[in-house]
Amino acid sequence: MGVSKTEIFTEEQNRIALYAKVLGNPARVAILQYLFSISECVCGDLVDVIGLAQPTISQHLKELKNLGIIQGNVEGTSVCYCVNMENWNTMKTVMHQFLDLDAAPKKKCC
Amino acid sequence: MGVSKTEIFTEEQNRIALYAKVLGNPARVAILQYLFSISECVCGDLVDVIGLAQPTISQHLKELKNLGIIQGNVEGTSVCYCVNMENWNTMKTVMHQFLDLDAAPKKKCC
DNA sequence: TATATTTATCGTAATATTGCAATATAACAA
DNA sequence: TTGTTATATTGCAATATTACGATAAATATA
Repeated sequence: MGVSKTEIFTEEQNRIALYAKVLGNPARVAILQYLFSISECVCGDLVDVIGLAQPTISQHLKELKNLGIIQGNVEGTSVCYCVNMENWNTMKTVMHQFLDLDAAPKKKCC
Repeated sequence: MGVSKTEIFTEEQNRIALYAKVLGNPARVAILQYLFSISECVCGDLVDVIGLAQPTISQHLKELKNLGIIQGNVEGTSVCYCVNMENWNTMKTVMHQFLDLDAAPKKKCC
């Protein structure tokens, strides 16, 4: 199949999975880290920085944009990207909540 | 292609992406949440709880086991699963560090 | 031993993802 | 307008993922 049965899971479970999925690619991780590392927005040099072909970068940017965690502003012939901190923080909250789950009382068999 | 060019990224970037990828499926999220929610280990009822076929659950458990964040102990005819808290915490640290990235000084264009 | 129960593995179909070449589009510059 | 630059889109090949039926393997019980 290749497609997850989202309808049998809660909205929260699907949301966590969706966030995680988008972060589940090293190119997108690298893009995000780079966006965080610079004080200006990225206009153009992402292709040089990451080392993948331009269409590939463009595709990854699109996915990050679709999720809302980055945004792009047209600046002349180029587009400047940066992290959308509001949506990033929303994601952070959701993921933290999940990762911070703690084991119930005590386990017997492990 | 369908395969990520891991060789052009840092080990950290690949690690983050790998963790996120495994969390990027609602069934695996549901399995983990369930493992956290009960005080005993799961022996057998995961198939009923999640609502996917037994081979599918088994496959997801395998991926979680491969990543090291759960472990299974044979208990008679059944296998009992629980979260490996040590490895879970390692993952948590890595993911937190990434998610807690903060924007450098100030952005101009966003 | 024979049977039942539980989980893992194999094989396969449907779909998704990754990456890139070619091309299109958009905005500026001359 | 024409050319240049930067980014997006399209189309495709290779591979990965998801799900499940069939079956195997392992262990308990009669």
